[in-house]
Amino acid sequence: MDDQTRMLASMGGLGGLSQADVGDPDSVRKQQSLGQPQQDIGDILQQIMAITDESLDEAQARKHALNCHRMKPALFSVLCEIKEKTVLSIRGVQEEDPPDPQIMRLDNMLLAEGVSGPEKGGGSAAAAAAAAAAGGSPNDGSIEHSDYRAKLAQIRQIYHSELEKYEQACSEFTNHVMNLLREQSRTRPISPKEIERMVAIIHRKFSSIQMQLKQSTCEAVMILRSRFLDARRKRRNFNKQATEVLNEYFYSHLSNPYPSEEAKEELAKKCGITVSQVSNWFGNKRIRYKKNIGKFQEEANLYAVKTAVDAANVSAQASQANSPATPNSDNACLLVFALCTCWEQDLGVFLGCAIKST
DNA sequence: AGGTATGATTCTGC
DNA sequence: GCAGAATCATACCT
Repeated sequence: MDDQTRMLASMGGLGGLSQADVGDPDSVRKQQSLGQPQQDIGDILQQIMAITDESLDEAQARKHALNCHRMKPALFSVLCEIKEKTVLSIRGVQEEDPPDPQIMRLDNMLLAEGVSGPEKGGGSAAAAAAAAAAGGSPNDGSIEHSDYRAKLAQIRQIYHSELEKYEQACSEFTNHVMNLLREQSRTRPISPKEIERMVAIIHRKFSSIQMQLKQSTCEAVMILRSRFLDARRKRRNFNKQATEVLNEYFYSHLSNPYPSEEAKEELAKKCGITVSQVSNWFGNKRIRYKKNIGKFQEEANLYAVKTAVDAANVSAQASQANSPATPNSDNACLLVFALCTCWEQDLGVFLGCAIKST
Protein backbone atom coordinates (compact mmCIF):
# COMPACT_ATOMS: atom_id res chain seq x y z
CA MET A 1 0.00 0.00 0.00
CA ASP A 2 2.81 2.29 0.88
CA ASP A 3 4.59 1.47 -2.36
CA GLN A 4 1.48 2.09 -4.32
CA THR A 5 1.13 5.47 -2.77
CA ARG A 6 4.78 6.18 -3.49
CA MET A 7 4.33 5.01 -7.06
CA LEU A 8 1.38 7.25 -7.55
CA ALA A 9 3.24 10.07 -5.85
CA SER A 10 6.17 9.53 -8.14
CA MET A 11 3.96 9.41 -11.20
CA GLY A 12 2.16 12.42 -9.90
CA GLY A 13 5.45 14.18 -9.42
CA LEU A 14 6.24 13.73 -13.02
CA GLY A 15 2.68 14.02 -14.26
CA GLY A 16 1.87 17.03 -12.14
CA LEU A 17 0.04 15.25 -9.27
CA SER A 18 1.33 15.72 -5.73
CA GLN A 19 0.93 13.19 -2.89
CA ALA A 20 -1.48 15.48 -1.17
CA ASP A 21 -3.57 15.70 -4.26
CA VAL A 22 -3.99 11.94 -4.60
CA GLY A 23 -6.41 11.51 -1.76
CA ASP A 24 -8.32 14.68 -2.51
CA PRO A 25 -11.34 14.20 -4.88
CA ASP A 26 -11.38 17.84 -5.70
CA SER A 27 -7.81 18.00 -6.67
CA VAL A 28 -8.26 14.78 -8.70
CA ARG A 29 -11.07 16.38 -10.54
CA LYS A 30 -8.85 19.42 -10.93
CA GLN A 31 -6.03 17.35 -12.32
CA GLN A 32 -8.35 15.30 -14.54
CA SER A 33 -9.46 18.42 -16.12
CA LEU A 34 -5.82 19.49 -16.49
CA GLY A 35 -4.62 16.37 -18.31
CA GLN A 36 -6.02 13.39 -16.49
CA PRO A 37 -2.73 11.79 -15.34
CA GLN A 38 -4.36 9.41 -12.90
CA GLN A 39 -6.64 8.12 -15.57
CA ASP A 40 -3.50 7.74 -17.65
CA ILE A 41 -1.89 5.56 -15.01
CA GLY A 42 -4.96 3.45 -14.56
CA ASP A 43 -5.22 3.15 -18.29
CA ILE A 44 -1.59 2.16 -18.66
CA LEU A 45 -1.82 -0.44 -15.93
CA GLN A 46 -4.95 -1.83 -17.50
CA GLN A 47 -3.27 -2.06 -20.85
CA ILE A 48 -0.24 -3.82 -19.33
CA MET A 49 -2.48 -6.30 -17.56
CA ALA A 50 -4.43 -7.02 -20.71
CA ILE A 51 -1.40 -7.41 -22.95
CA THR A 52 -1.15 -11.18 -22.40
CA ASP A 53 -4.70 -11.72 -23.64
CA GLU A 54 -4.06 -10.00 -26.91
CA SER A 55 -2.82 -11.50 -30.15
CA LEU A 56 0.85 -11.24 -31.00
CA ASP A 57 0.43 -8.40 -33.42
CA GLU A 58 -1.87 -6.54 -31.08
CA ALA A 59 0.54 -7.06 -28.22
CA GLN A 60 3.41 -5.80 -30.33
CA ALA A 61 1.48 -2.70 -31.26
CA ARG A 62 0.41 -2.20 -27.66
CA LYS A 63 3.97 -2.55 -26.46
CA HIS A 64 5.11 0.06 -28.90
CA ALA A 65 2.33 2.40 -27.86
CA LEU A 66 3.13 1.94 -24.18
CA ASN A 67 6.76 2.44 -24.86
CA CYS A 68 6.08 5.77 -26.40
CA HIS A 69 3.74 6.82 -23.66
CA ARG A 70 4.84 9.92 -21.85
CA MET A 71 4.30 8.27 -18.46
CA LYS A 72 6.43 5.27 -19.27
CA PRO A 73 9.79 6.36 -17.71
CA ALA A 74 8.17 7.28 -14.44
CA LEU A 75 6.10 4.14 -14.22
CA PHE A 76 9.08 2.06 -15.18
CA SER A 77 11.39 3.50 -12.52
CA VAL A 78 8.79 3.10 -9.79
CA LEU A 79 8.03 -0.50 -10.72
CA CYS A 80 11.77 -1.22 -10.81
CA GLU A 81 12.14 0.29 -7.39
CA ILE A 82 9.32 -1.81 -5.98
CA LYS A 83 10.70 -4.94 -7.57
CA GLU A 84 14.17 -4.16 -6.26
CA LYS A 85 12.80 -3.87 -2.76
CA THR A 86 10.76 -7.04 -2.84
CA VAL A 87 12.05 -9.81 -5.09
CA LEU A 88 15.66 -8.82 -5.66
CA SER A 89 16.45 -7.95 -2.09
CA ILE A 90 15.94 -11.62 -1.19
CA ARG A 91 18.48 -12.81 -3.72
CA GLY A 92 20.83 -9.92 -3.24
CA VAL A 93 22.42 -11.65 -0.28
CA GLN A 94 24.23 -14.37 -2.25
CA GLU A 95 26.06 -11.93 -4.48
CA GLU A 96 29.81 -11.52 -4.82
CA ASP A 97 30.82 -14.97 -3.63
CA PRO A 98 34.56 -15.41 -3.09
CA PRO A 99 36.64 -17.25 -5.75
CA ASP A 100 35.94 -20.96 -5.60
CA PRO A 101 38.89 -22.77 -3.94
CA GLN A 102 38.24 -25.77 -6.15
CA ILE A 103 38.67 -23.66 -9.31
CA MET A 104 41.78 -22.06 -7.83
CA ARG A 105 43.23 -25.49 -7.12
CA LEU A 106 42.51 -26.69 -10.66
CA ASP A 107 43.91 -23.49 -12.16
CA ASN A 108 47.11 -23.84 -10.18
CA MET A 109 47.53 -27.41 -11.23
CA LEU A 110 46.91 -26.69 -14.90
CA LEU A 111 49.44 -23.88 -14.69
CA ALA A 112 52.00 -26.11 -13.02
CA GLU A 113 51.49 -28.86 -15.58
CA GLY A 114 51.91 -26.37 -18.39
CA VAL A 115 48.42 -26.86 -19.77
CA SER A 116 47.29 -23.31 -19.12
CA GLY A 117 49.56 -20.29 -18.98
CA PRO A 118 52.32 -19.41 -21.45
CA GLU A 119 52.96 -21.96 -24.20
CA LYS A 120 56.75 -21.93 -24.00
CA GLY A 121 58.50 -23.35 -20.96
CA GLY A 122 55.47 -24.49 -19.04
CA GLY A 123 54.87 -27.74 -20.88
CA SER A 124 58.48 -28.62 -21.37
CA ALA A 125 59.26 -27.73 -17.77
CA ALA A 126 56.56 -30.08 -16.58
CA ALA A 127 57.77 -32.76 -18.97
CA ALA A 128 61.31 -32.26 -17.75
CA ALA A 129 60.11 -32.48 -14.17
CA ALA A 130 58.28 -35.68 -14.96
CA ALA A 131 61.33 -37.07 -16.73
CA ALA A 132 63.55 -36.07 -13.85
CA ALA A 133 61.13 -37.63 -11.40
CA ALA A 134 61.36 -40.78 -13.44
CA GLY A 135 65.13 -40.80 -13.06
CA GLY A 136 66.00 -39.93 -16.62
CA SER A 137 67.84 -36.89 -17.82
CA PRO A 138 65.58 -34.27 -19.35
CA ASN A 139 68.09 -33.89 -22.15
CA ASP A 140 67.90 -37.55 -23.07
CA GLY A 141 65.53 -36.86 -25.90
CA SER A 142 64.17 -40.30 -25.17
CA ILE A 143 61.11 -41.60 -26.96
CA GLU A 144 59.02 -41.52 -23.81
CA HIS A 145 59.94 -37.92 -23.11
CA SER A 146 59.00 -36.63 -26.54
CA ASP A 147 55.92 -38.79 -26.45
CA TYR A 148 54.90 -37.25 -23.14
CA ARG A 149 55.39 -33.77 -24.52
CA ALA A 150 53.41 -34.54 -27.63
CA LYS A 151 50.52 -35.93 -25.62
CA LEU A 152 50.62 -32.99 -23.24
CA ALA A 153 50.56 -30.58 -26.17
CA GLN A 154 47.53 -32.43 -27.48
CA ILE A 155 45.73 -32.09 -24.14
CA ARG A 156 46.71 -28.44 -24.02
CA GLN A 157 45.34 -27.81 -27.48
CA ILE A 158 42.03 -29.53 -26.73
CA TYR A 159 41.73 -27.66 -23.44
CA HIS A 160 42.27 -24.27 -25.07
CA SER A 161 39.92 -24.89 -27.95
CA GLU A 162 37.21 -26.11 -25.56
CA LEU A 163 37.78 -23.14 -23.29
CA GLU A 164 37.50 -20.80 -26.23
CA LYS A 165 34.24 -22.48 -27.26
CA TYR A 166 32.85 -22.10 -23.75
CA GLU A 167 33.86 -18.47 -23.57
CA GLN A 168 32.33 -17.76 -26.94
CA ALA A 169 29.13 -19.57 -25.98
CA CYS A 170 29.06 -17.68 -22.70
CA SER A 171 29.44 -14.28 -24.33
CA GLU A 172 26.91 -15.15 -27.03
CA PHE A 173 24.41 -16.32 -24.47
CA THR A 174 25.05 -13.30 -22.26
CA ASN A 175 24.50 -10.97 -25.19
CA HIS A 176 21.36 -12.80 -26.13
CA VAL A 177 19.96 -12.61 -22.62
CA MET A 178 20.94 -8.97 -22.27
CA ASN A 179 19.23 -8.07 -25.52
CA LEU A 180 16.20 -10.04 -24.49
CA LEU A 181 16.03 -8.31 -21.12
CA ARG A 182 16.58 -4.92 -22.66
CA GLU A 183 13.82 -5.68 -25.10
CA GLN A 184 11.57 -6.88 -22.29
CA SER A 185 12.42 -3.88 -20.18
CA ARG A 186 10.22 -1.90 -22.54
CA THR A 187 7.19 -3.56 -21.03
CA ARG A 188 8.50 -5.06 -17.80
CA PRO A 189 10.27 -3.39 -14.91
CA ILE A 190 13.78 -4.71 -15.52
CA SER A 191 16.45 -2.38 -14.21
CA PRO A 192 20.06 -2.33 -15.46
CA LYS A 193 21.03 -3.66 -12.05
CA GLU A 194 18.87 -6.69 -12.60
CA ILE A 195 20.39 -7.27 -16.01
CA GLU A 196 23.82 -7.10 -14.39
CA ARG A 197 22.72 -9.63 -11.83
CA MET A 198 21.44 -11.93 -14.52
CA VAL A 199 24.75 -11.66 -16.38
CA ALA A 200 26.56 -12.61 -13.17
CA ILE A 201 24.31 -15.66 -12.80
CA ILE A 202 25.07 -16.72 -16.37
CA HIS A 203 28.80 -16.30 -15.78
CA ARG A 204 28.58 -18.40 -12.65
CA LYS A 205 26.81 -21.15 -14.57
CA PHE A 206 29.41 -21.09 -17.31
CA SER A 207 32.25 -21.08 -14.87
CA SER A 208 30.86 -24.21 -13.30
CA ILE A 209 30.90 -25.78 -16.76
CA GLN A 210 34.47 -24.55 -17.16
CA MET A 211 35.32 -26.18 -13.88
CA GLN A 212 34.22 -29.50 -15.28
CA LEU A 213 36.46 -28.97 -18.28
CA LYS A 214 39.36 -28.09 -16.00
CA GLN A 215 38.68 -31.11 -13.85
CA SER A 216 38.66 -33.52 -16.77
CA THR A 217 41.81 -31.89 -18.20
CA CYS A 218 43.56 -32.37 -14.87
CA GLU A 219 42.49 -35.99 -14.82
CA ALA A 220 43.80 -36.49 -18.36
CA VAL A 221 47.17 -35.01 -17.37
CA MET A 222 47.32 -37.22 -14.29
CA ILE A 223 46.57 -40.33 -16.33
CA LEU A 224 49.15 -39.35 -18.93
CA ARG A 225 51.70 -38.71 -16.27
CA SER A 226 51.14 -41.98 -14.47
CA ARG A 227 51.23 -43.87 -17.76
CA PHE A 228 54.44 -42.10 -18.70
CA LEU A 229 56.07 -42.92 -15.40
CA ASP A 230 54.80 -46.48 -15.51
CA ALA A 231 56.14 -46.93 -19.00
CA ARG A 232 59.59 -45.81 -17.81
CA ARG A 233 59.38 -48.05 -14.82
CA LYS A 234 58.36 -51.02 -16.88
CA ARG A 235 61.49 -53.06 -17.39
CA ARG A 236 62.46 -54.36 -20.77
CA ASN A 237 65.61 -56.36 -21.25
CA PHE A 238 68.16 -54.91 -23.60
CA ASN A 239 68.66 -56.90 -26.74
CA LYS A 240 71.46 -59.45 -26.97
CA GLN A 241 73.69 -57.31 -29.11
CA ALA A 242 73.40 -54.35 -26.71
CA THR A 243 74.25 -56.54 -23.70
CA GLU A 244 77.25 -57.92 -25.59
CA VAL A 245 78.54 -54.47 -26.41
CA LEU A 246 78.18 -53.38 -22.78
CA ASN A 247 79.77 -56.57 -21.44
CA GLU A 248 82.64 -56.30 -23.87
CA TYR A 249 83.38 -52.83 -22.67
CA PHE A 250 82.98 -53.82 -19.04
CA TYR A 251 85.27 -56.85 -19.14
CA SER A 252 87.85 -55.18 -21.32
CA HIS A 253 87.99 -52.33 -18.79
CA LEU A 254 87.71 -54.54 -15.74
CA SER A 255 90.50 -52.70 -13.95
CA ASN A 256 88.55 -49.45 -14.30
CA PRO A 257 84.99 -50.09 -15.43
CA TYR A 258 83.97 -46.44 -15.37
CA PRO A 259 83.23 -45.23 -18.87
CA SER A 260 83.71 -41.53 -19.53
CA GLU A 261 80.82 -39.41 -20.67
CA GLU A 262 82.02 -39.75 -24.27
CA ALA A 263 82.33 -43.52 -23.91
CA LYS A 264 78.85 -43.70 -22.45
CA GLU A 265 77.48 -41.74 -25.35
CA GLU A 266 79.27 -43.99 -27.78
CA LEU A 267 77.94 -47.10 -26.04
CA ALA A 268 74.44 -45.66 -25.87
CA LYS A 269 74.53 -45.02 -29.59
CA LYS A 270 75.85 -48.51 -30.32
CA CYS A 271 73.21 -50.17 -28.12
CA GLY A 272 70.30 -47.97 -29.05
CA ILE A 273 69.67 -46.96 -25.43
CA THR A 274 70.01 -43.74 -23.47
CA VAL A 275 73.11 -42.50 -21.65
CA SER A 276 71.33 -42.87 -18.31
CA GLN A 277 70.52 -46.46 -19.17
CA VAL A 278 74.21 -47.04 -19.85
CA SER A 279 75.00 -45.47 -16.47
CA ASN A 280 72.40 -47.66 -14.80
CA TRP A 281 73.78 -50.73 -16.49
CA PHE A 282 77.35 -50.02 -15.39
CA GLY A 283 76.20 -49.18 -11.88
CA ASN A 284 74.35 -52.47 -11.60
CA LYS A 285 77.12 -54.42 -13.28
CA ARG A 286 79.89 -53.10 -11.06
CA ILE A 287 78.01 -53.82 -7.86
CA ARG A 288 76.85 -57.27 -8.96
CA TYR A 289 80.22 -58.24 -10.27
CA LYS A 290 81.92 -57.14 -7.07
CA LYS A 291 79.38 -58.97 -4.95
CA ASN A 292 79.83 -62.25 -6.75
CA ILE A 293 83.05 -62.38 -8.74
CA GLY A 294 82.91 -66.15 -8.81
CA LYS A 295 79.59 -66.21 -10.54
CA PHE A 296 80.73 -63.72 -13.16
CA GLN A 297 84.09 -65.43 -13.73
CA GLU A 298 82.76 -67.54 -16.57
CA GLU A 299 81.25 -64.53 -18.26
CA ALA A 300 84.47 -62.62 -17.74
CA ASN A 301 86.42 -65.46 -19.34
CA LEU A 302 84.07 -65.61 -22.26
CA TYR A 303 84.43 -61.94 -23.03
CA ALA A 304 88.18 -62.03 -22.46
CA VAL A 305 88.42 -64.79 -25.06
CA LYS A 306 86.18 -62.87 -27.39
CA THR A 307 88.35 -59.82 -27.00
CA ALA A 308 91.47 -61.85 -27.55
CA VAL A 309 90.02 -63.45 -30.67
CA ASP A 310 88.88 -60.12 -32.00
CA ALA A 311 92.28 -58.62 -31.37
CA ALA A 312 93.92 -61.56 -33.10
CA ASN A 313 91.54 -61.23 -36.04
CA VAL A 314 92.27 -57.56 -36.37
CA SER A 315 95.98 -58.12 -36.36
CA ALA A 316 95.57 -61.05 -38.77
CA GLN A 317 93.62 -58.89 -41.18
CA ALA A 318 96.18 -56.16 -40.92
CA SER A 319 99.07 -58.48 -41.68
CA GLN A 320 97.10 -60.29 -44.38
CA ALA A 321 96.88 -57.01 -46.17
CA ASN A 322 100.69 -57.02 -46.29
CA SER A 323 101.31 -60.72 -46.85
CA PRO A 324 98.72 -63.53 -47.09
CA ALA A 325 100.72 -66.00 -45.03
CA THR A 326 102.43 -64.21 -42.22
CA PRO A 327 103.14 -65.75 -38.81
CA ASN A 328 100.45 -63.49 -37.38
CA SER A 329 97.59 -65.22 -39.14
CA ASP A 330 99.01 -68.52 -38.04
CA ASN A 331 99.07 -67.29 -34.54
CA ALA A 332 95.41 -66.37 -34.78
CA CYS A 333 94.53 -69.82 -35.99
CA LEU A 334 96.56 -71.36 -33.24
CA LEU A 335 94.94 -69.19 -30.71
CA VAL A 336 91.47 -70.25 -31.77
CA PHE A 337 92.56 -73.86 -31.85
CA ALA A 338 94.09 -73.64 -28.45
CA LEU A 339 90.94 -72.08 -27.11
CA CYS A 340 88.83 -74.84 -28.57
CA THR A 341 90.95 -77.66 -27.24
CA CYS A 342 92.07 -76.50 -23.84
CA TRP A 343 88.74 -74.92 -22.86
CA GLU A 344 88.01 -77.16 -19.98
CA GLN A 345 91.44 -77.83 -18.50
CA ASP A 346 93.54 -74.72 -18.92
CA LEU A 347 91.10 -72.05 -19.73
CA GLY A 348 91.73 -70.22 -16.53
CA VAL A 349 95.48 -70.07 -17.06
CA PHE A 350 95.17 -69.28 -20.70
CA LEU A 351 92.69 -66.51 -20.11
CA GLY A 352 94.88 -64.98 -17.48
CA CYS A 353 97.41 -64.43 -20.22
CA ALA A 354 94.77 -63.30 -22.68
CA ILE A 355 93.48 -60.64 -20.30
CA LYS A 356 97.00 -59.42 -19.65
CA SER A 357 97.72 -59.25 -23.36
CA THR A 358 94.69 -57.04 -23.92
C1' DA B 1 54.56 -71.33 -9.55
C1' DG B 2 58.83 -70.18 -7.93
C1' DG B 3 63.54 -68.83 -8.56
C1' DT B 4 66.76 -66.00 -10.91
C1' DA B 5 68.28 -62.20 -13.84
C1' DT B 6 68.10 -57.61 -14.78
C1' DG B 7 66.77 -52.72 -15.55
C1' DA B 8 65.17 -48.96 -12.74
C1' DT B 9 64.65 -46.35 -8.54
C1' DT B 10 65.85 -44.57 -4.10
C1' DC B 11 68.80 -43.49 -0.41
C1' DT B 12 73.26 -42.28 1.37
C1' DG B 13 77.88 -40.65 1.47
C1' DC B 14 81.45 -38.21 -0.63
C1' DG C 1 76.66 -34.88 -9.50
C1' DC C 2 78.36 -39.43 -9.19
C1' DA C 3 79.02 -44.04 -7.24
C1' DG C 4 77.72 -47.67 -4.10
C1' DA C 5 74.27 -50.19 -1.93
C1' DA C 6 69.71 -51.70 -1.19
C1' DT C 7 65.49 -52.45 -3.03
C1' DC C 8 61.68 -52.74 -6.28
C1' DA C 9 59.38 -54.56 -10.21
C1' DT C 10 59.26 -57.16 -14.00
C1' DA C 11 61.11 -60.43 -17.55
C1' DC C 12 62.68 -64.77 -18.23
C1' DC C 13 63.72 -69.55 -17.28
C1' DT C 14 62.90 -74.09 -15.30
